[in-house]
Amino acid sequence: MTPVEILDEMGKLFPNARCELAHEDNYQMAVAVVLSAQTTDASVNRVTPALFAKYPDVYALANGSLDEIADCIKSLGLYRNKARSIQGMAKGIVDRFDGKVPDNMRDLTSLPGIGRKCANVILSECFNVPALAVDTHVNRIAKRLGLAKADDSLMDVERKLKRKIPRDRWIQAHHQMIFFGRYLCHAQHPACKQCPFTGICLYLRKKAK
DNA sequence: ATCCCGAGGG
DNA sequence: CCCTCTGGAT
Repeated sequence: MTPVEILDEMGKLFPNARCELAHEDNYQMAVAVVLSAQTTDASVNRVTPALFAKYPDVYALANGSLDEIADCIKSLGLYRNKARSIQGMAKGIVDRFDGKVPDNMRDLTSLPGIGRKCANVILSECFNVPALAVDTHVNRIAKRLGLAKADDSLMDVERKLKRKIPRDRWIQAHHQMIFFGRYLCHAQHPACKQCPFTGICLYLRKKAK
Protein backbone atom coordinates (compact mmCIF):
# COMPACT_ATOMS: atom_id res chain seq x y z
CA MET A 1 0.00 0.00 0.00
CA THR A 2 1.25 3.46 -0.81
CA PRO A 3 1.10 6.17 1.85
CA VAL A 4 -1.71 7.88 -0.04
CA GLU A 5 -3.69 4.63 -0.20
CA ILE A 6 -3.23 4.25 3.55
CA LEU A 7 -4.54 7.77 4.12
CA ASP A 8 -7.51 7.14 1.83
CA GLU A 9 -8.44 4.10 3.92
CA MET A 10 -8.19 6.16 7.10
CA GLY A 11 -10.40 8.75 5.44
CA LYS A 12 -13.07 6.11 4.88
CA LEU A 13 -12.89 5.01 8.51
CA PHE A 14 -12.92 8.56 9.90
CA PRO A 15 -14.42 10.97 7.36
CA ASN A 16 -14.84 13.64 10.04
CA ALA A 17 -11.23 13.73 11.20
CA ARG A 18 -10.52 17.28 12.37
CA CYS A 19 -9.20 19.34 15.26
CA GLU A 20 -11.07 18.36 18.42
CA LEU A 21 -9.75 21.13 20.65
CA ALA A 22 -12.64 23.53 21.22
CA HIS A 23 -11.66 27.07 20.21
CA GLU A 24 -13.16 30.24 18.76
CA ASP A 25 -10.05 32.16 17.75
CA ASN A 26 -6.28 31.88 17.40
CA TYR A 27 -5.64 32.87 21.01
CA GLN A 28 -7.88 30.09 22.30
CA MET A 29 -6.34 27.59 19.90
CA ALA A 30 -2.80 28.47 21.00
CA VAL A 31 -3.72 28.07 24.67
CA ALA A 32 -5.65 24.84 24.07
CA VAL A 33 -2.82 23.17 22.19
CA VAL A 34 -0.30 24.00 24.91
CA LEU A 35 -2.68 22.59 27.51
CA SER A 36 -3.13 19.41 25.46
CA ALA A 37 0.32 18.00 26.28
CA GLN A 38 0.08 14.60 27.97
CA THR A 39 -3.69 14.94 28.27
CA THR A 40 -6.75 14.11 26.19
CA ASP A 41 -8.54 16.75 24.12
CA ALA A 42 -11.71 15.90 26.04
CA SER A 43 -9.99 16.87 29.29
CA VAL A 44 -8.75 20.15 27.78
CA ASN A 45 -12.25 20.96 26.53
CA ARG A 46 -13.57 20.50 30.05
CA VAL A 47 -11.42 23.30 31.50
CA THR A 48 -11.19 25.82 28.65
CA PRO A 49 -14.75 27.25 28.84
CA ALA A 50 -14.15 28.59 32.36
CA LEU A 51 -10.58 29.55 31.52
CA PHE A 52 -11.60 31.59 28.47
CA ALA A 53 -14.53 33.16 30.32
CA LYS A 54 -12.11 34.40 32.97
CA TYR A 55 -9.36 35.31 30.47
CA PRO A 56 -11.11 36.26 27.21
CA ASP A 57 -7.96 37.41 25.40
CA VAL A 58 -4.14 37.43 25.52
CA TYR A 59 -4.11 40.66 27.54
CA ALA A 60 -6.31 39.22 30.28
CA LEU A 61 -4.20 36.08 30.45
CA ALA A 62 -0.95 38.04 30.44
CA ASN A 63 -2.15 40.12 33.39
CA GLY A 64 -3.83 37.31 35.33
CA SER A 65 -2.71 35.76 38.60
CA LEU A 66 -0.49 32.74 37.96
CA ASP A 67 -2.00 30.86 40.90
CA GLU A 68 -5.53 31.44 39.67
CA ILE A 69 -4.60 30.35 36.15
CA ALA A 70 -3.05 27.19 37.59
CA ASP A 71 -6.20 26.59 39.58
CA CYS A 72 -8.32 26.68 36.42
CA ILE A 73 -6.28 23.95 34.75
CA LYS A 74 -5.34 21.78 37.73
CA SER A 75 -7.29 18.75 36.52
CA LEU A 76 -5.04 18.47 33.46
CA GLY A 77 -1.80 17.55 35.19
CA LEU A 78 1.54 19.31 34.57
CA TYR A 79 -0.48 22.31 35.65
CA ARG A 80 2.29 24.44 37.11
CA ASN A 81 4.37 24.21 33.95
CA LYS A 82 1.32 24.75 31.77
CA ALA A 83 0.17 27.78 33.75
CA ARG A 84 3.62 29.32 33.39
CA SER A 85 3.67 28.41 29.72
CA ILE A 86 0.31 29.88 28.71
CA GLN A 87 0.86 33.07 30.69
CA GLY A 88 4.41 33.43 29.36
CA MET A 89 3.09 32.80 25.88
CA ALA A 90 0.40 35.47 26.36
CA LYS A 91 2.97 37.95 27.63
CA GLY A 92 5.25 37.21 24.70
CA ILE A 93 2.40 37.67 22.23
CA VAL A 94 1.47 40.99 23.85
CA ASP A 95 5.04 42.28 24.16
CA ARG A 96 6.51 41.13 20.87
CA PHE A 97 3.69 40.36 18.45
CA ASP A 98 1.18 43.15 19.01
CA GLY A 99 -1.28 40.82 20.70
CA LYS A 100 -1.56 38.51 17.70
CA VAL A 101 -0.59 34.84 17.55
CA PRO A 102 2.38 34.68 15.13
CA ASP A 103 2.03 32.76 11.88
CA ASN A 104 5.51 31.32 11.43
CA MET A 105 7.55 28.53 13.02
CA ARG A 106 10.41 30.66 14.38
CA ASP A 107 8.22 33.19 16.16
CA LEU A 108 5.88 30.53 17.50
CA THR A 109 8.65 28.37 18.94
CA SER A 110 10.21 31.46 20.53
CA LEU A 111 7.21 31.54 22.86
CA PRO A 112 7.31 29.58 26.13
CA GLY A 113 5.47 26.27 26.01
CA ILE A 114 5.38 26.12 22.22
CA GLY A 115 7.70 23.54 20.69
CA ARG A 116 7.72 22.22 17.18
CA LYS A 117 4.64 20.05 17.57
CA CYS A 118 2.42 22.80 18.99
CA ALA A 119 3.73 25.27 16.41
CA ASN A 120 2.81 22.88 13.60
CA VAL A 121 -0.68 22.45 15.00
CA ILE A 122 -1.16 26.23 15.28
CA LEU A 123 0.20 26.84 11.78
CA SER A 124 -2.16 24.35 10.20
CA GLU A 125 -5.25 25.00 12.31
CA CYS A 126 -5.07 28.80 12.63
CA PHE A 127 -3.38 29.78 9.39
CA ASN A 128 -3.96 26.86 7.03
CA VAL A 129 -0.20 26.58 6.49
CA PRO A 130 0.89 23.15 5.20
CA ALA A 131 2.33 21.48 8.30
CA LEU A 132 2.40 17.97 9.70
CA ALA A 133 2.51 17.88 13.47
CA VAL A 134 3.90 14.65 14.89
CA ASP A 135 2.28 13.90 18.22
CA THR A 136 2.17 10.65 20.16
CA HIS A 137 -0.50 9.21 17.85
CA VAL A 138 1.11 10.18 14.55
CA ASN A 139 4.43 8.86 15.81
CA ARG A 140 2.97 5.53 16.86
CA ILE A 141 0.89 5.03 13.70
CA ALA A 142 3.71 6.00 11.32
CA LYS A 143 5.95 3.41 12.95
CA ARG A 144 3.35 0.65 13.12
CA LEU A 145 2.52 1.10 9.45
CA GLY A 146 6.13 1.20 8.35
CA LEU A 147 6.13 4.86 7.29
CA ALA A 148 9.00 5.45 9.72
CA LYS A 149 11.45 3.33 11.66
CA ALA A 150 10.98 2.38 15.28
CA ASP A 151 13.94 4.41 16.52
CA ASP A 152 13.27 7.51 14.41
CA SER A 153 13.03 10.79 16.30
CA LEU A 154 9.91 12.94 16.01
CA MET A 155 11.78 15.15 13.56
CA ASP A 156 12.75 12.09 11.50
CA VAL A 157 9.13 10.97 11.41
CA GLU A 158 7.99 14.42 10.31
CA ARG A 159 10.54 14.52 7.49
CA LYS A 160 9.67 11.04 6.24
CA LEU A 161 5.93 11.66 6.31
CA LYS A 162 6.34 14.95 4.48
CA ARG A 163 8.42 13.22 1.84
CA LYS A 164 5.89 10.43 1.36
CA ILE A 165 2.69 12.48 1.50
CA PRO A 166 1.72 15.19 -1.02
CA ARG A 167 1.94 18.66 0.52
CA ASP A 168 -1.72 19.45 -0.05
CA ARG A 169 -2.64 16.49 2.15
CA TRP A 170 -0.34 17.16 5.11
CA ILE A 171 -2.95 18.86 7.28
CA GLN A 172 -5.59 16.26 6.53
CA ALA A 173 -3.07 13.44 7.04
CA HIS A 174 -2.30 14.75 10.51
CA HIS A 175 -5.95 14.57 11.53
CA GLN A 176 -6.56 11.24 9.86
CA MET A 177 -3.62 9.61 11.63
CA ILE A 178 -4.69 11.11 14.94
CA PHE A 179 -8.24 9.82 14.62
CA PHE A 180 -6.99 6.43 13.51
CA GLY A 181 -4.65 6.31 16.51
CA ARG A 182 -7.12 7.70 18.99
CA TYR A 183 -10.14 5.62 18.07
CA LEU A 184 -8.79 2.39 16.56
CA CYS A 185 -5.02 1.85 16.70
CA HIS A 186 -4.65 2.56 20.42
CA ALA A 187 -1.31 2.43 22.15
CA GLN A 188 -2.48 -0.55 24.16
CA HIS A 189 -4.94 -3.14 22.87
CA PRO A 190 -5.44 -1.73 19.37
CA ALA A 191 -8.65 -2.84 17.64
CA CYS A 192 -6.88 -4.97 15.04
CA LYS A 193 -10.09 -6.79 14.10
CA GLN A 194 -11.46 -3.56 12.63
CA CYS A 195 -8.19 -2.54 11.04
CA PRO A 196 -7.68 -2.52 7.25
CA PHE A 197 -3.88 -2.48 7.62
CA THR A 198 -3.21 -5.84 9.24
CA GLY A 199 -1.40 -6.94 6.11
CA ILE A 200 1.33 -4.34 6.46
CA CYS A 201 1.30 -3.70 10.22
CA LEU A 202 4.65 -4.10 11.95
CA TYR A 203 3.05 -4.05 15.40
CA LEU A 204 0.97 -7.09 14.52
CA ARG A 205 3.91 -8.83 12.89
CA LYS A 206 6.08 -8.26 15.94
CA LYS A 207 3.28 -9.34 18.25
CA ALA A 208 2.82 -12.57 16.28
CA LYS A 209 6.30 -13.85 16.95
C1' DA B 1 -0.01 -0.10 35.27
C1' DT B 2 -0.15 2.74 31.19
C1' DC B 3 -1.36 6.40 28.29
C1' DC B 4 -3.01 11.10 26.98
C1' DC B 5 -2.33 15.97 20.12
C1' DG B 6 5.08 17.81 24.91
C1' DA B 7 8.37 21.16 26.34
C1' DG B 8 12.27 22.62 28.87
C1' DG B 9 16.23 21.80 31.29
C1' DG B 10 20.47 19.16 32.52
C1' DC C 1 20.67 11.66 25.29
C1' DC C 2 18.01 11.67 29.73
C1' DC C 3 14.79 13.44 33.37
C1' DT C 4 10.85 15.95 35.33
C1' DC C 5 6.42 17.87 35.47
C1' DT C 6 1.12 15.90 36.86
C1' DG C 7 -3.94 14.41 37.17
C1' DG C 8 -7.57 11.80 35.02
C1' DA C 9 -9.25 7.90 32.29
C1' DT C 10 -9.12 3.11 31.30
